[in-house]
Amino acid sequence: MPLNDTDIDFFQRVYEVARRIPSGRVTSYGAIARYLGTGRSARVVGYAMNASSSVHPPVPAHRVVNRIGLLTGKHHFPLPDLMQQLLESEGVVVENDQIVDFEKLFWDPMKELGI
DNA sequence: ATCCTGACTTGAC
DNA sequence: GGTCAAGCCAGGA
Repeated sequence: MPLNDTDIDFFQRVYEVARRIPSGRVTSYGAIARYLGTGRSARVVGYAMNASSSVHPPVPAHRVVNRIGLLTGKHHFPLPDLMQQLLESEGVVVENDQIVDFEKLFWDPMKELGI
């Protein structure tokens, strides 16, 4: 079901989408931004993730990477390697901060949740 | 209000 | 194929 509510702010909508990412799958900041209709706010999605550690319920921020599957946000986790560990615990293979078979594991909100 | 920063993306070159 | 610069927008100083 689409998230068309305008009574919740942008950050909350980002978190809602991020929580729908299935275990073992990943998506990108830009994909979330486009799904929310603000295709040019990719950076803000990352900014929202930065604040996601203090929101409730929790957000699986480790399943969100940049468009080429690079773990650019790993240094913002409590431990630098936590992001990779979480992904690998879900079956995602990571090599040199790069997700292997990123295109296969990519979860597109537009496709999966509908436009 | 203005300037700066940044877990990004895209379009030139 | 790569690398670089510009655009983007929410928050903080």
